[in-house]
Amino acid sequence: MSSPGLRERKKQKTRWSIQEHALRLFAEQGYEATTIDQIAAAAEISPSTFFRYFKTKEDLVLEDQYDPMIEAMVRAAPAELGPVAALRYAIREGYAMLDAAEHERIASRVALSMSHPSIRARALDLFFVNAEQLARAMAPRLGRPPEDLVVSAFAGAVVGALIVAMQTWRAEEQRTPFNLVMDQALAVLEPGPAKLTG
Amino acid sequence: MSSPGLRERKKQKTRWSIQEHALRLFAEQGYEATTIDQIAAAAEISPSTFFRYFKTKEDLVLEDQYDPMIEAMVRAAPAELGPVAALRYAIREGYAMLDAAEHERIASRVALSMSHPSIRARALDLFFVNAEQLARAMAPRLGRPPEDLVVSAFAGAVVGALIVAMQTWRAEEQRTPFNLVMDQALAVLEPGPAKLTG
Amino acid sequence: MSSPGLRERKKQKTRWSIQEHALRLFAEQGYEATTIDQIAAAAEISPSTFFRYFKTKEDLVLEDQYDPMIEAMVRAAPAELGPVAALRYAIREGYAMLDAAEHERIASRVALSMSHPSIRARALDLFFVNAEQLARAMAPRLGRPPEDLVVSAFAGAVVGALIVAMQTWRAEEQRTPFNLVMDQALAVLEPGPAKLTG
Amino acid sequence: MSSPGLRERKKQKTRWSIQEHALRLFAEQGYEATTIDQIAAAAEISPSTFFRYFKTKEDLVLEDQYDPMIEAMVRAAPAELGPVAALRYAIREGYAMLDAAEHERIASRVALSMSHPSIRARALDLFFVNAEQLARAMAPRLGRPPEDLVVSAFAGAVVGALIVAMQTWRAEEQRTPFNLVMDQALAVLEPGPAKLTG
DNA sequence: ACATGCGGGACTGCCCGTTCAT
DNA sequence: ATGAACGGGCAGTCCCGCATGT
Repeated sequence: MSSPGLRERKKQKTRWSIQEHALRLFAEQGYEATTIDQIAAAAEISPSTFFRYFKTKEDLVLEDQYDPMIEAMVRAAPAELGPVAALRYAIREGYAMLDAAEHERIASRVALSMSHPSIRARALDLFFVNAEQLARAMAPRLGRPPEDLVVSAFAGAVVGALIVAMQTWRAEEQRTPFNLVMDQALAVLEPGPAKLTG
Repeated sequence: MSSPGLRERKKQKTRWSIQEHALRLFAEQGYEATTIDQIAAAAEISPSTFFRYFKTKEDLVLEDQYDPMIEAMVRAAPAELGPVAALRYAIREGYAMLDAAEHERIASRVALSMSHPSIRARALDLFFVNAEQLARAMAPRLGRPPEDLVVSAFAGAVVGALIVAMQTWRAEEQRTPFNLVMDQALAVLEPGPAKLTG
Repeated sequence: MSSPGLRERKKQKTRWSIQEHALRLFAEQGYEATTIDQIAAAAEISPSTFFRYFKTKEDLVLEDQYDPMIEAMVRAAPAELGPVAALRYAIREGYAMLDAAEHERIASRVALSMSHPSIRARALDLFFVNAEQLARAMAPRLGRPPEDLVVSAFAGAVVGALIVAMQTWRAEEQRTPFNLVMDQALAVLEPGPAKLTG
Repeated sequence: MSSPGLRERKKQKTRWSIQEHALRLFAEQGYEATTIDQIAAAAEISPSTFFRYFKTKEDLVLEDQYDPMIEAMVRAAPAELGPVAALRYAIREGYAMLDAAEHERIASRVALSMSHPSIRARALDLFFVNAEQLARAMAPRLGRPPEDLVVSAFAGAVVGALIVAMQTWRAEEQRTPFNLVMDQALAVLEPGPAKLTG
């Protein structure tokens, strides 16, 4: 039950430092224009060390620690809520728990990840990997196993709607608050999946 | 209105040749293991000429001529059908118009595009670009403008469901016919979007 | 006086384990495609520990404990035999002392070490290092000091003939027994070196 | 039969320039200590362009244009000469055709290629690739097909003797002229291969 | 106009020296 | 004090855009 150990903490610090410098440089010069060598120089590590911490340049943007949190909150949502309502609840509550600085951070992360084709592509891929977890979290509320196509396809639909919401939000230059757009997009799916007999 | 001209036809032939050789090599050695130099050598062009025909290696797999067709058929579907039903109709009819060889070709293309992370990522990105067209095609049946979040988010949801369907189909090693899985996934969204007052 | 000690034995075991896993992985995925990290993972050691046991990846294949044995047997061969005959005798006798499993092991080792350019190169280098020992072992039968160019060049010639034999054997997909090919190649040099007056 | 074209000539010049700078840097700082980046900088090309001209760093040292020459001269040697005598003749004549500067160049090339383990290893490998051509050139004088083990093993023996000669020559710090040592080593093999009945 | 060559940047893998933990 | 982890450096490969020559 000891603390993570000195080594582990130092690693986390380095990781964090790389990411901070990278995001700053991306903001300053653009994503493409920033090379890994520059990031490494800024973070005072060797370029090859960079790849110990992030497998690709894109990963700098795509690390997301919130997904498991959301999943947990969906499960913890009031039992009488349907799958979509539960997810909306989870996002609302989760978002409220973070401070303004963190909201800012998320917003810029999302904006960046939607802006550049190569990052966007990987981001979408990641979302659909997470769709599986979402399916597992929603399955009980649909009374079906998570592998059932009704559940997984519906989870995919939810993810699809959210992606469009993020793209819309970005295209509108983030006029509306991020969480609101997400919520509205989810509202569209409130009718839930068809009650199939399969 | 004259025929496309000799030069244009030669270009199409080269393009086709590149793609054929590439897909064969992908099948033989895997996607990653196949280099553009190998493809170029097989197609008897110089490596740099490759990029005149395909901007990236991934595009070799992702060319899809069917999307505009689907869109047209959604518009042409019987007026009494809802948005999802119209799309299912379009896919069913479109699929029936193609011969078995072409079905085969599509299936292997889809399987390949889902199999490798880097292609998959770009494929997903493409799907969401197409989501916009789908939104336009479905908008009339929802009685709302295509930019309305209800329409675009729902189109995104449809695309999301289809993506999961394709992944499932691939994960199951294509036991079920491709079109059937797609149809089942769409059935899940038959309830349509919520009638929001926004 | 005492047995090698527990620590030493454990080291040998680890060494052996690494090599076994490595050769298996080489056979499964090819030499190039196998990374040291994979080998380390399979042998359940850390990648850096690998280098405590083998200085380079190539050494995994090139460890050969038989060379000193051969040298000793050349010296021990009947005095009336010429240098080449003595070596053939040594190889014949040495080979006969090993069981079939060991023959198998040697054969696959040799095949692997000839197959890949980078290993082959190092293997050849090693052979010529051993040529010096061979020269020392053959010198008495030539009535000249081992540093004499007649002796050393002839030893080099012997090694060269053996190398070609190994490559031929491998190219023929090991149809003929390994030791036979070696013996035939040596037979070619039975006339021995010219009796120079230098 | 037009002239090689500007492009081609420029390529040759670049290739030559890279090699010159590299050999100079090797002489100044040693082989290991010289990085490809330094060579590229000296030759005023980008590091990646380096690899268009030389696949590996070792190739900088190992390019040898003389081997085909030797082979031709072996074939052209007087018919009454045996295989070894013909080769000695070819080397003697070939060497005489080059000027002192070129002798110097060859000598330093050989010295360098024997000095460093990784280059030496690759050099030896190259020699045995060339052994096949030597076998073809010597075959007529042995009255046997080039694939015959007698021929190929003897060619290997010749190569082996030459390798030892080069190493000896280098170890003695090049006291004796290069071509003389080679000739002496070959003299050792004048008896030729055994007349086997196989 | 069109192919080719070159630059450059991402990324991988090998290997070594040093630092840290047990 | 032994052994693992870590950082760094370098060779090498591949993709791809831009300049250059044919």
